[in-house]
Amino acid sequence: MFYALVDCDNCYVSCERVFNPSLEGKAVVVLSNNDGCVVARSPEAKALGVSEGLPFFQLAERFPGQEIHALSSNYTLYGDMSRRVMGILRDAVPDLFVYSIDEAFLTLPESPCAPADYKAWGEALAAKVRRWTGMPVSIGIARTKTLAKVASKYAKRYPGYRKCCVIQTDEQRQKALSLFPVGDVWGIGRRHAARLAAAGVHTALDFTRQSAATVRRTMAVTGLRTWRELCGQDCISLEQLPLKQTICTSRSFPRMLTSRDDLAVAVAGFAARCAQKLRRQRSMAQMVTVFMATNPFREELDQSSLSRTVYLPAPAQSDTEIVHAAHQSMDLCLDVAARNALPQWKRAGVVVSGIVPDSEIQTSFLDIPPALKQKFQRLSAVADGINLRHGDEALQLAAALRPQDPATGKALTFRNSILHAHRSPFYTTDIRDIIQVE
DNA sequence: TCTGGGGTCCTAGGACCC
DNA sequence: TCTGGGGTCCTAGGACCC
Repeated sequence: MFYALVDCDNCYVSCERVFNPSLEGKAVVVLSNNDGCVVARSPEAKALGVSEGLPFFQLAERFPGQEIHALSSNYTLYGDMSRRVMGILRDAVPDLFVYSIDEAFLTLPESPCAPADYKAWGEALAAKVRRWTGMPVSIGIARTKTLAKVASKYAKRYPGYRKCCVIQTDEQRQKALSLFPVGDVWGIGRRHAARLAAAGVHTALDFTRQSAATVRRTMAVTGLRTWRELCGQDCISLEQLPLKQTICTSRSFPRMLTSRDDLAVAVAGFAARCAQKLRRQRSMAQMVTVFMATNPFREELDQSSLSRTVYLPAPAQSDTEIVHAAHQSMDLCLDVAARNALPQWKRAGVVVSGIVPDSEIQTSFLDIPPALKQKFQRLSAVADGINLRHGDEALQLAAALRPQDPATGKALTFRNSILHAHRSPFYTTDIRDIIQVE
Protein backbone atom coordinates (compact mmCIF):
# COMPACT_ATOMS: atom_id res chain seq x y z
CA MET A 1 0.00 0.00 0.00
CA PHE A 2 1.27 3.49 -0.86
CA TYR A 3 0.00 6.93 0.07
CA ALA A 4 0.40 10.22 -1.73
CA LEU A 5 0.29 13.48 0.16
CA VAL A 6 -0.67 16.42 -2.05
CA ASP A 7 0.11 19.79 -0.52
CA CYS A 8 -0.48 23.25 -2.01
CA ASP A 9 2.70 25.33 -1.97
CA ASN A 10 2.25 28.42 0.25
CA CYS A 11 -1.47 27.98 -0.18
CA TYR A 12 -2.85 31.42 0.61
CA VAL A 13 -0.10 33.29 -1.21
CA SER A 14 -0.49 31.04 -4.24
CA CYS A 15 -4.26 31.70 -4.34
CA GLU A 16 -3.57 35.43 -4.41
CA ARG A 17 -0.96 35.05 -7.15
CA VAL A 18 -3.32 33.13 -9.43
CA PHE A 19 -5.40 36.30 -9.79
CA ASN A 20 -2.62 38.81 -9.37
CA PRO A 21 0.41 37.51 -11.29
CA SER A 22 2.35 40.70 -10.57
CA LEU A 23 2.97 39.19 -7.13
CA GLU A 24 5.04 36.38 -8.67
CA GLY A 25 8.66 36.47 -7.57
CA LYS A 26 7.96 39.05 -4.86
CA ALA A 27 7.90 38.84 -1.08
CA VAL A 28 4.23 38.38 -0.19
CA VAL A 29 2.55 37.67 3.16
CA VAL A 30 -1.08 36.99 4.07
CA LEU A 31 -2.41 38.25 7.40
CA SER A 32 -4.82 36.83 9.97
CA ASN A 33 -8.19 38.38 10.88
CA ASN A 34 -8.03 42.06 11.82
CA ASP A 35 -4.72 42.11 9.93
CA GLY A 36 -3.16 40.82 13.16
CA CYS A 37 -0.19 38.68 12.20
CA VAL A 38 1.45 36.83 9.35
CA VAL A 39 -0.11 33.43 8.62
CA ALA A 40 1.34 32.66 5.18
CA ARG A 41 4.54 33.67 3.40
CA SER A 42 5.90 33.39 -0.12
CA PRO A 43 9.33 31.74 -0.48
CA GLU A 44 10.78 35.22 -1.05
CA ALA A 45 9.32 36.43 2.25
CA LYS A 46 10.67 33.35 4.01
CA ALA A 47 14.09 34.02 2.51
CA LEU A 48 14.03 37.54 3.96
CA GLY A 49 13.49 36.00 7.38
CA VAL A 50 9.83 36.90 7.93
CA SER A 51 8.58 34.40 10.51
CA GLU A 52 5.11 32.93 10.81
CA GLY A 53 3.08 34.66 13.51
CA LEU A 54 4.98 37.94 13.19
CA PRO A 55 2.65 40.79 14.21
CA PHE A 56 1.84 42.92 11.17
CA PHE A 57 2.78 46.16 12.91
CA GLN A 58 6.30 44.81 13.43
CA LEU A 59 6.77 43.93 9.77
CA ALA A 60 7.81 47.45 8.72
CA GLU A 61 9.99 47.87 11.81
CA ARG A 62 11.83 44.62 11.27
CA PHE A 63 12.28 44.89 7.52
CA PRO A 64 12.82 48.58 6.75
CA GLY A 65 13.25 49.41 3.10
CA GLN A 66 12.16 45.93 1.96
CA GLU A 67 9.29 45.65 -0.46
CA ILE A 68 6.90 43.18 1.20
CA HIS A 69 3.33 42.92 -0.06
CA ALA A 70 0.91 42.30 2.80
CA LEU A 71 -2.62 41.08 2.06
CA SER A 72 -5.58 40.54 4.37
CA SER A 73 -6.83 36.98 4.40
CA ASN A 74 -9.63 36.18 1.95
CA TYR A 75 -10.95 32.82 3.17
CA THR A 76 -13.80 32.86 0.68
CA LEU A 77 -11.27 32.82 -2.14
CA TYR A 78 -8.98 30.21 -0.51
CA GLY A 79 -11.89 27.89 0.27
CA ASP A 80 -13.11 28.04 -3.31
CA MET A 81 -9.64 27.39 -4.76
CA SER A 82 -9.22 24.48 -2.37
CA ARG A 83 -12.47 22.92 -3.58
CA ARG A 84 -11.25 23.14 -7.17
CA VAL A 85 -7.95 21.43 -6.36
CA MET A 86 -9.63 18.69 -4.29
CA GLY A 87 -12.09 18.08 -7.13
CA ILE A 88 -9.24 17.24 -9.51
CA LEU A 89 -7.63 14.93 -6.94
CA ARG A 90 -10.96 13.20 -6.33
CA ASP A 91 -11.13 12.34 -10.02
CA ALA A 92 -7.62 10.88 -9.91
CA VAL A 93 -8.06 8.20 -7.22
CA PRO A 94 -10.93 6.28 -5.64
CA ASP A 95 -9.87 7.12 -2.09
CA LEU A 96 -9.17 10.69 -1.02
CA PHE A 97 -8.96 12.14 2.47
CA VAL A 98 -9.03 15.95 2.67
CA TYR A 99 -6.84 16.68 5.67
CA SER A 100 -6.94 20.48 5.64
CA ILE A 101 -7.68 23.36 3.31
CA ASP A 102 -4.39 22.78 1.48
CA GLU A 103 -3.58 19.09 1.96
CA ALA A 104 -5.03 15.73 1.03
CA PHE A 105 -3.94 12.11 1.43
CA LEU A 106 -4.59 9.81 -1.53
CA THR A 107 -4.54 6.04 -1.17
CA LEU A 108 -2.84 4.73 -4.29
CA PRO A 109 -4.43 1.73 -5.97
CA GLU A 110 -2.22 -1.00 -7.45
CA SER A 111 -3.66 -0.29 -10.85
CA PRO A 112 -3.71 1.41 -13.23
CA CYS A 113 -0.33 2.47 -12.03
CA ALA A 114 2.26 0.20 -10.44
CA PRO A 115 4.78 1.54 -7.89
CA ALA A 116 7.38 1.84 -10.62
CA ASP A 117 5.18 4.43 -12.30
CA TYR A 118 4.38 6.50 -9.20
CA LYS A 119 6.95 9.17 -9.95
CA ALA A 120 5.65 9.88 -13.44
CA TRP A 121 2.05 9.63 -12.25
CA GLY A 122 2.67 12.18 -9.47
CA GLU A 123 4.44 14.60 -11.77
CA ALA A 124 1.55 14.43 -14.22
CA LEU A 125 -1.01 15.00 -11.46
CA ALA A 126 0.84 18.04 -10.10
CA ALA A 127 1.12 19.45 -13.62
CA LYS A 128 -2.60 18.92 -14.19
CA VAL A 129 -3.58 20.74 -11.00
CA ARG A 130 -1.30 23.60 -11.95
CA ARG A 131 -2.67 23.82 -15.46
CA TRP A 132 -6.33 23.60 -14.48
CA THR A 133 -6.36 25.82 -11.39
CA GLY A 134 -3.10 27.75 -11.35
CA MET A 135 -2.18 26.27 -7.97
CA PRO A 136 1.31 24.82 -7.49
CA VAL A 137 1.23 21.57 -5.51
CA SER A 138 3.93 19.22 -4.26
CA ILE A 139 3.39 15.48 -3.96
CA GLY A 140 5.12 13.00 -1.67
CA ILE A 141 4.60 9.25 -2.08
CA ALA A 142 5.59 6.55 0.43
CA ARG A 143 4.35 3.52 2.36
CA THR A 144 3.19 5.53 5.37
CA LYS A 145 1.54 8.91 5.73
CA THR A 146 4.36 10.31 7.85
CA LEU A 147 6.95 9.28 5.24
CA ALA A 148 4.74 10.73 2.48
CA LYS A 149 4.85 14.02 4.39
CA VAL A 150 8.65 13.84 4.47
CA ALA A 151 8.73 13.12 0.74
CA SER A 152 6.45 16.07 -0.03
CA LYS A 153 8.83 18.43 1.77
CA TYR A 154 11.64 17.27 -0.53
CA ALA A 155 9.39 17.68 -3.57
CA LYS A 156 8.65 21.22 -2.44
CA ARG A 157 12.22 22.19 -1.62
CA TYR A 158 14.10 20.87 -4.64
CA PRO A 159 12.91 21.74 -8.17
CA GLY A 160 14.82 18.72 -9.47
CA TYR A 161 12.01 16.45 -8.24
CA ARG A 162 9.59 18.19 -10.64
CA LYS A 163 6.94 18.41 -7.87
CA CYS A 164 6.92 14.72 -6.92
CA CYS A 165 9.22 12.74 -4.63
CA VAL A 166 8.80 9.02 -3.99
CA ILE A 167 10.29 7.14 -1.03
CA GLN A 168 10.11 3.52 -2.04
CA THR A 169 13.11 1.43 -1.03
CA ASP A 170 14.54 1.16 2.45
CA GLU A 171 17.73 2.75 1.17
CA GLN A 172 15.76 5.79 -0.02
CA ARG A 173 13.97 5.95 3.32
CA GLN A 174 17.20 6.02 5.33
CA LYS A 175 18.80 8.57 3.04
CA ALA A 176 15.76 10.86 3.24
CA LEU A 177 15.52 10.60 7.02
CA SER A 178 19.24 11.18 7.54
CA LEU A 179 18.93 14.63 5.95
CA PHE A 180 15.63 15.54 7.64
CA PRO A 181 15.56 17.59 10.88
CA VAL A 182 13.57 15.70 13.51
CA GLY A 183 11.60 18.82 14.42
CA ASP A 184 10.18 18.97 10.87
CA VAL A 185 8.61 15.53 11.20
CA TRP A 186 4.80 15.46 11.24
CA GLY A 187 3.83 14.90 14.89
CA ILE A 188 7.03 16.20 16.48
CA GLY A 189 6.64 19.77 17.64
CA ARG A 190 9.00 22.34 19.08
CA ARG A 191 8.89 21.02 22.64
CA HIS A 192 9.82 17.48 21.76
CA ALA A 193 12.38 18.65 19.20
CA ALA A 194 14.20 20.71 21.86
CA ARG A 195 14.26 17.78 24.26
CA LEU A 196 15.44 15.39 21.56
CA ALA A 197 18.22 17.78 20.55
CA ALA A 198 19.41 17.84 24.15
CA ALA A 199 19.59 14.05 23.97
CA GLY A 200 21.66 14.21 20.77
CA VAL A 201 18.81 13.34 18.42
CA HIS A 202 18.89 15.76 15.50
CA THR A 203 17.68 14.00 12.37
CA ALA A 204 14.66 11.83 11.74
CA LEU A 205 17.05 8.91 11.23
CA ASP A 206 18.57 9.49 14.70
CA PHE A 207 15.04 9.37 16.07
CA THR A 208 14.25 6.01 14.45
CA ARG A 209 17.39 4.61 16.09
CA GLN A 210 16.07 5.29 19.57
CA SER A 211 14.49 2.27 21.21
CA ALA A 212 10.71 1.93 21.11
CA ALA A 213 10.68 1.83 24.92
CA THR A 214 12.49 5.16 25.18
CA VAL A 215 10.10 6.79 22.73
CA ARG A 216 7.08 5.36 24.53
CA ARG A 217 8.33 6.64 27.86
CA THR A 218 9.23 10.16 26.73
CA MET A 219 6.61 10.85 24.06
CA ALA A 220 3.71 8.54 24.90
CA VAL A 221 1.74 6.53 22.39
CA THR A 222 1.43 9.34 19.87
CA GLY A 223 5.22 9.62 19.71
CA LEU A 224 5.52 5.87 19.31
CA ARG A 225 3.10 5.96 16.40
CA THR A 226 5.22 8.57 14.64
CA TRP A 227 8.34 6.45 15.32
CA ARG A 228 6.70 3.36 13.80
CA GLU A 229 5.55 5.31 10.77
CA LEU A 230 9.07 6.59 10.13
CA CYS A 231 10.30 3.00 10.37
CA GLY A 232 7.87 2.10 7.60
CA GLN A 233 4.94 0.61 9.54
CA ASP A 234 1.63 2.06 8.39
CA CYS A 235 -0.28 2.85 11.60
CA ILE A 236 -1.93 6.27 11.37
CA SER A 237 -5.47 5.88 10.17
CA LEU A 238 -7.52 8.80 8.88
CA GLU A 239 -10.49 6.84 7.63
CA GLN A 240 -14.04 7.89 8.37
CA LEU A 241 -13.61 10.67 10.91
CA PRO A 242 -16.48 10.61 13.38
CA LEU A 243 -18.46 13.75 14.16
CA LYS A 244 -16.43 16.56 15.62
CA GLN A 245 -16.48 16.32 19.39
CA THR A 246 -16.25 20.03 20.01
CA ILE A 247 -17.07 22.94 17.73
CA CYS A 248 -15.64 26.34 18.49
CA THR A 249 -16.11 29.81 17.05
CA SER A 250 -13.99 32.58 18.48
CA ARG A 251 -12.44 35.86 17.41
CA SER A 252 -10.31 38.68 18.64
CA PHE A 253 -12.05 42.05 18.58
CA PRO A 254 -10.74 44.92 16.49
CA ARG A 255 -11.11 47.07 19.61
CA MET A 256 -11.62 46.05 23.20
CA LEU A 257 -15.18 45.65 24.51
CA THR A 258 -16.44 46.66 27.93
CA SER A 259 -20.23 46.68 27.69
CA ARG A 260 -22.49 43.67 28.09
CA ASP A 261 -24.46 44.74 25.00
CA ASP A 262 -21.44 44.70 22.71
CA LEU A 263 -20.33 41.38 24.09
CA ALA A 264 -23.83 39.92 23.70
CA VAL A 265 -23.87 40.82 19.99
CA ALA A 266 -20.52 39.13 19.41
CA VAL A 267 -21.44 36.05 21.46
CA ALA A 268 -24.76 35.68 19.60
CA GLY A 269 -22.86 35.72 16.31
CA PHE A 270 -20.39 33.07 17.52
CA ALA A 271 -23.19 30.90 18.92
CA ALA A 272 -25.23 31.09 15.72
CA ARG A 273 -22.15 30.10 13.73
CA CYS A 274 -21.61 27.10 16.05
CA ALA A 275 -25.26 26.10 15.59
CA GLN A 276 -24.82 26.29 11.83
CA LYS A 277 -21.73 24.05 12.00
CA LEU A 278 -23.70 21.59 14.17
CA ARG A 279 -26.49 21.38 11.63
CA ARG A 280 -24.03 21.03 8.78
CA GLN A 281 -22.63 17.85 10.34
CA ARG A 282 -26.15 16.71 11.32
CA SER A 283 -25.57 16.81 15.03
CA MET A 284 -26.73 18.40 18.26
CA ALA A 285 -24.89 19.66 21.32
CA GLN A 286 -25.62 19.19 25.02
CA MET A 287 -23.35 21.89 26.43
CA VAL A 288 -22.55 25.48 25.53
CA THR A 289 -19.41 27.16 26.86
CA VAL A 290 -18.56 30.84 26.55
CA PHE A 291 -15.07 32.13 27.22
CA MET A 292 -13.65 35.64 27.22
CA ALA A 293 -10.21 37.06 27.81
CA THR A 294 -8.46 40.39 28.05
CA ASN A 295 -5.45 41.36 25.95
CA PRO A 296 -2.39 39.58 27.41
CA PHE A 297 -0.06 41.94 25.55
CA ARG A 298 -1.39 44.95 27.42
CA GLU A 299 0.31 44.07 30.67
CA GLU A 300 -0.53 47.42 32.24
CA LEU A 301 -4.27 46.63 32.13
CA ASP A 302 -6.21 44.31 34.44
CA GLN A 303 -6.03 40.76 33.14
CA SER A 304 -8.88 38.33 33.26
CA SER A 305 -9.87 35.09 31.56
CA LEU A 306 -13.24 33.52 32.25
CA SER A 307 -15.29 30.62 30.98
CA ARG A 308 -18.62 29.13 32.01
CA THR A 309 -20.58 26.18 30.69
CA VAL A 310 -24.34 25.77 30.55
CA TYR A 311 -25.93 22.33 30.18
CA LEU A 312 -28.90 22.33 27.83
CA PRO A 313 -32.08 20.62 29.04
CA ALA A 314 -31.83 18.41 25.94
CA PRO A 315 -29.55 18.29 22.86
CA ALA A 316 -30.13 21.25 20.54
CA GLN A 317 -28.97 22.61 17.19
CA SER A 318 -31.23 25.62 16.48
CA ASP A 319 -29.81 29.13 16.50
CA THR A 320 -32.43 30.17 19.02
CA GLU A 321 -31.57 27.55 21.63
CA ILE A 322 -27.79 27.75 21.24
CA VAL A 323 -27.75 31.55 21.34
CA HIS A 324 -29.99 31.58 24.41
CA ALA A 325 -27.70 29.17 26.26
CA ALA A 326 -24.63 31.14 25.18
CA HIS A 327 -26.10 34.32 26.63
CA GLN A 328 -26.72 32.48 29.90
CA SER A 329 -23.09 31.31 29.98
CA MET A 330 -21.92 34.80 29.16
CA ASP A 331 -23.92 36.29 32.02
CA LEU A 332 -22.45 33.71 34.41
CA CYS A 333 -19.00 34.92 33.35
CA LEU A 334 -20.00 38.55 33.76
CA ASP A 335 -21.46 37.89 37.22
CA VAL A 336 -17.99 36.86 38.27
CA ALA A 337 -16.31 39.73 36.48
CA ALA A 338 -18.75 42.36 37.72
CA ARG A 339 -17.69 41.90 41.30
CA ASN A 340 -14.74 43.99 40.21
CA ALA A 341 -14.81 46.63 37.53
CA LEU A 342 -15.55 45.13 34.09
CA PRO A 343 -12.29 44.39 32.29
CA GLN A 344 -11.61 45.31 28.67
CA TRP A 345 -12.32 42.16 26.66
CA LYS A 346 -10.13 41.53 23.62
CA ARG A 347 -11.31 38.10 22.63
CA ALA A 348 -14.25 35.79 23.21
CA GLY A 349 -15.67 32.58 21.86
CA VAL A 350 -18.35 29.93 22.04
CA VAL A 351 -17.69 26.18 22.27
CA VAL A 352 -20.43 23.60 21.85
CA SER A 353 -19.72 20.09 23.11
CA GLY A 354 -21.36 16.86 24.18
CA ILE A 355 -22.11 16.36 20.50
CA VAL A 356 -24.47 13.61 19.36
CA PRO A 357 -25.90 12.71 15.93
CA ASP A 358 -29.26 14.41 15.41
CA SER A 359 -30.77 11.10 14.31
CA GLU A 360 -30.33 9.54 17.73
CA ILE A 361 -32.03 12.11 19.93
CA GLN A 362 -34.37 10.95 22.65
CA THR A 363 -37.10 13.30 23.74
CA SER A 364 -36.86 14.60 27.26
CA PHE A 365 -39.53 16.01 29.51
CA LEU A 366 -36.97 18.59 30.60
CA ASP A 367 -36.79 19.99 27.08
CA ILE A 368 -38.82 22.88 25.74
CA PRO A 369 -42.23 21.86 24.36
CA PRO A 370 -41.94 19.73 21.19
CA ALA A 371 -43.99 22.13 19.10
CA LEU A 372 -41.71 25.00 20.00
CA LYS A 373 -38.61 22.90 19.40
CA GLN A 374 -39.86 22.00 15.93
CA LYS A 375 -40.56 25.64 15.22
CA PHE A 376 -36.98 26.59 16.06
CA GLN A 377 -35.70 23.71 13.92
CA ARG A 378 -37.76 24.78 10.93
CA LEU A 379 -36.68 28.37 11.31
CA SER A 380 -33.01 27.34 11.28
CA ALA A 381 -33.57 25.07 8.28
CA VAL A 382 -35.15 27.91 6.31
CA ALA A 383 -32.30 30.25 7.27
CA ASP A 384 -29.75 27.63 6.18
CA GLY A 385 -31.47 27.32 2.82
CA ILE A 386 -31.48 31.05 2.23
CA ASN A 387 -27.89 31.44 3.35
CA LEU A 388 -26.80 28.60 1.11
CA ARG A 389 -28.21 30.40 -1.91
CA HIS A 390 -27.33 33.95 -1.00
CA GLY A 391 -24.25 33.73 1.21
CA ASP A 392 -23.68 33.16 4.91
CA GLU A 393 -24.67 36.65 5.95
CA ALA A 394 -27.91 36.99 4.00
CA LEU A 395 -30.18 36.10 6.90
CA GLN A 396 -29.21 36.22 10.52
CA LEU A 397 -30.44 36.75 14.04
CA ALA A 398 -31.19 40.26 15.15
CA ALA A 399 -29.35 39.37 18.35
CA ALA A 400 -26.16 39.21 16.28
CA LEU A 401 -26.59 42.73 14.92
CA ARG A 402 -25.48 45.91 16.53
CA PRO A 403 -28.40 48.33 16.43
CA GLN A 404 -26.50 50.91 14.48
CA ASP A 405 -23.03 51.77 13.46
CA PRO A 406 -22.57 55.41 14.52
CA ALA A 407 -20.38 56.11 11.49
CA THR A 408 -22.64 54.85 8.72
CA GLY A 409 -26.03 54.60 10.42
CA LYS A 410 -26.29 50.99 9.21
CA ALA A 411 -26.72 47.86 11.27
CA LEU A 412 -23.40 46.11 11.68
CA THR A 413 -22.60 42.46 12.22
CA PHE A 414 -19.64 41.38 14.23
CA ARG A 415 -18.19 39.67 11.20
CA ASN A 416 -18.17 42.69 8.98
CA SER A 417 -16.61 44.73 11.74
CA ILE A 418 -13.45 42.65 11.38
CA LEU A 419 -10.70 44.60 9.70
CA HIS A 420 -9.45 43.51 6.27
CA ALA A 421 -7.73 46.62 5.04
CA HIS A 422 -5.79 44.84 2.28
CA ARG A 423 -8.20 42.18 1.10
CA SER A 424 -8.24 41.06 -2.51
CA PRO A 425 -11.54 40.84 -4.45
CA PHE A 426 -13.78 37.73 -4.34
CA TYR A 427 -12.60 36.73 -7.81
CA THR A 428 -14.38 33.39 -7.97
CA THR A 429 -17.44 33.81 -5.77
CA ASP A 430 -18.86 37.28 -6.43
CA ILE A 431 -20.08 38.22 -9.90
CA ARG A 432 -19.08 41.83 -9.31
CA ASP A 433 -15.46 40.82 -8.75
CA ILE A 434 -14.91 38.72 -11.85
CA ILE A 435 -11.84 39.78 -13.75
CA GLN A 436 -12.58 41.47 -17.07
CA VAL A 437 -10.35 40.92 -20.06
CA GLU A 438 -10.32 43.73 -22.57
C1' DT B 1 -1.90 51.94 18.60
C1' DC B 2 -1.39 47.32 16.34
C1' DT B 3 -0.10 40.46 18.51
C1' DG B 4 -5.03 34.38 14.68
C1' DG B 5 -8.56 30.63 14.86
C1' DG B 6 -9.69 26.54 14.63
C1' DG B 7 -9.15 21.40 16.02
C1' DT B 8 -7.22 16.51 17.99
C1' DC B 9 -5.35 13.17 21.35
C1' DC B 10 -3.20 11.70 25.69
C1' DT B 11 -2.30 11.69 30.65
C1' DA B 12 -2.64 12.47 35.51
C1' DG B 13 -5.33 13.17 39.33
C1' DG B 14 -9.56 13.69 41.90
C1' DA B 15 -14.39 12.41 42.78
C1' DC B 16 -17.28 8.90 43.22
C1' DC B 17 -19.21 4.19 43.36
C1' DC B 18 -19.61 -0.52 45.10
C1' DT C 1 -6.15 -1.06 68.08
C1' DC C 2 -7.24 -2.45 63.59
C1' DT C 3 -9.38 1.50 58.36
C1' DG C 4 -9.44 -2.03 51.03
C1' DG C 5 -9.29 -2.30 46.31
C1' DG C 6 -10.82 -1.79 41.82
C1' DG C 7 -13.26 0.55 38.50
C1' DT C 8 -15.33 4.61 35.85
C1' DC C 9 -15.98 9.30 34.76
C1' DC C 10 -14.65 13.97 34.45
C1' DT C 11 -11.46 17.80 34.10
C1' DA C 12 -7.35 20.41 33.39
C1' DG C 13 -3.31 20.79 31.16
C1' DG C 14 0.10 19.71 27.75
C1' DA C 15 1.49 18.55 23.21
C1' DC C 16 0.57 18.51 18.52
C1' DC C 17 -1.46 19.97 13.63
C1' DC C 18 -2.72 23.45 9.87
